[in-house]
Amino acid sequence: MKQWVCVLVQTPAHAALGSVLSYQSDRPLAPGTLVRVPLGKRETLGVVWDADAAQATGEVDPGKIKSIAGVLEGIAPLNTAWQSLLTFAAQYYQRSVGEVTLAALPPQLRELSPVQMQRRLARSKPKPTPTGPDTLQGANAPCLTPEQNSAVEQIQTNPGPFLLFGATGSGKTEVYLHCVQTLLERDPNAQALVMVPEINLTPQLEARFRQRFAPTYGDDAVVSLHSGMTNPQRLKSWLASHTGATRIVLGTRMAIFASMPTLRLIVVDEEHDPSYKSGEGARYSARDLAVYRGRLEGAKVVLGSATPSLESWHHSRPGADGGRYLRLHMPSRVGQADTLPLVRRVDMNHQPRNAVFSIPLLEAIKARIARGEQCMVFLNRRGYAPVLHCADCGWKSECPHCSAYRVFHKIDRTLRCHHCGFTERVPRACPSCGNPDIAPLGRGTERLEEHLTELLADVRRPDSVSPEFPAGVPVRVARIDADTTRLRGELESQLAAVHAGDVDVLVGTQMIAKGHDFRRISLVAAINPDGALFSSDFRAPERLFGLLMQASGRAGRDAALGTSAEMWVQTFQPAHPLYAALKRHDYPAFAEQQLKERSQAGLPPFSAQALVRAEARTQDIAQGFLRAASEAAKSSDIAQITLYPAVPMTIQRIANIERAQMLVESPSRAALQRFLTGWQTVLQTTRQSPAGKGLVRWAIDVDPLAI
DNA sequence: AGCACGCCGACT
DNA sequence: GTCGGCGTGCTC
Repeated sequence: MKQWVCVLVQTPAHAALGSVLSYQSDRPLAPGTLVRVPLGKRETLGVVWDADAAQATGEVDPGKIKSIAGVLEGIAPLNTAWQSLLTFAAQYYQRSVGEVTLAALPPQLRELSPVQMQRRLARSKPKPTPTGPDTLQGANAPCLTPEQNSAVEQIQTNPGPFLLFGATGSGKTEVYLHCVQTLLERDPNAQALVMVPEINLTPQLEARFRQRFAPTYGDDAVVSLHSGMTNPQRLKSWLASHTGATRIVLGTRMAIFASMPTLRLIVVDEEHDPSYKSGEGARYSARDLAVYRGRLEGAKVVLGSATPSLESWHHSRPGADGGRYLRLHMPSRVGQADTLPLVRRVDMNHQPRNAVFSIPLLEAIKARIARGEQCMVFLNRRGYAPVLHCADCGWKSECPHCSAYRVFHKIDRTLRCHHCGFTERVPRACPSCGNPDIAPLGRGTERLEEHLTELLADVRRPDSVSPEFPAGVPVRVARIDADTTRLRGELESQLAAVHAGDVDVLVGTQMIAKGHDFRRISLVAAINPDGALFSSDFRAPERLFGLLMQASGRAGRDAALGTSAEMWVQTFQPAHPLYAALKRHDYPAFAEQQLKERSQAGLPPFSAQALVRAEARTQDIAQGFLRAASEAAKSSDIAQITLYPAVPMTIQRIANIERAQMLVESPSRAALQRFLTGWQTVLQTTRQSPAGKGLVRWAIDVDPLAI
């Protein structure tokens, strides 16, 4: 008996072909079943989908309907909660279900032939049975502080979602570990998902979870899932999670789509981190999807941060408008000095003009080194100098393919475009007028490292640091940024050098502000953070505050040094309220002030936004497409919708592609959703019309992080 | 997106 | 005479 089934396949969002196709099957197949289907001249992976949920795609010629090539035997169908999650994600982020669903599966599932798949499944099948919770040793799990205890209790007794608002060093991870542990003990099948923003942070998290849970639940109880893994590794983790063999999945944003049949707890650590928002394909927010998925599956959701996103903070404000999340506050640091670092603002107006390091900061750094302590210096700009400049004719190192300057990297004497990658050797003389005297303008981490090494040239290390590096050795300045950690493992080895005391001053970008525990660092300095105060991006202050708080948390994690830990901020705006709040470590005050401004300006979280981006050969084409789509939209229902004019993007041209964008705003998330859904077809028709001629691509970004 | 077919330049 | 450039068009 032949019957029709709906199958999702991977087709691009704007192709004429829908992503839900009809096939024949000689037996009924449950939605969620993985199948291989013929598509054109090739065979591809598909997922059987519920016909009603898949919003039938017009009539197809019945003669054209082919038969399913095969079912991926041995892999259980994805469950209905997973299907609902993907249906929602596709709908909310304005992409086809097929695209989102197939992208959520491990790539190797698409590539492997059924035979290879059988082999793989057979290999990963026999698993030592978990020894069970009775053998769990409490010794492994440290006692909780009263604050941690209270947080854990609240999480266990309330439905959530929770916003765990805990200072850096307050022991949020221990709370996560405890919640997971209790869950695994109470429910022999339950699974937990723990997400972190960056791949760099997964190894240390995995080590900690493995140490805690492997003795009781076996080595397979914990798996990781992130894009840094090889395809076979990813498939292995995915299968372990899908079959329920693993109890804990750790991962980056992509892990939100892991198939976890018995998911009961989702943790989103550093929930404010922008890495949770995907920048391509379906531009989903893993944090927001976590909240949705939690509700869908009846799993508890814990969002943790020392500086929550203003969205989450708002949702955790008790009262009529907020109150969607339960806020759990952990203000104290544990296992170390309970005091947070002293924040010192240096008024750069009173320093020598063009000084990079103010005199008091330099003295403070020298004093720390003399005491055998380490310092950390931040500058959010890599390379030697952001631009080269000819004083004679005014030439600057512009990228020929982008509307941006190429950055001078002294280490290999190159000019590099950080947007398109175009790299050239530094010219000997000005390419425009021949003047041999071209000079770097501004400074990046490379130059900072060089400058600091000079400034500290006559400082010697004390002999108390480590036996291998006796007294009298010159000060070691090291740099960690995207350039020094390009290769696999380099970040780890450089961090290890810092831990070993092999480094006195660490210079770097925000990369070193995140998560890493440096026990002997007692001074952290932000060299020039003012930029964000005057940025046109309304989220810039929020990000700056978070970054500086996080950075200050790197200082004084060792109890012995904690009492004297300092965070230095060099600024021309010492009285700025952001720095004043930072000095008091007062995130709540900062957040309230920001939310008040956002409320008055009608910005998120008090409105919902979406961005349509267009890329074309010329700016006119890109903007023309957006304007045409905007005009066409105005004939439909645009109550509660504000369509802003199309404008060039901040970096207008990248790799010779002109970019433009258009903001859509509404006080109502639902109204915005309705509008966008209806607008999809309009955009697609506009693409086919003369206004879409020459357009390279377009995309909708729902809840964009940068405008 | 793949992967075809399809019609015009430099090679064995 | 073929190999191969990427322009248009289709895939249940």
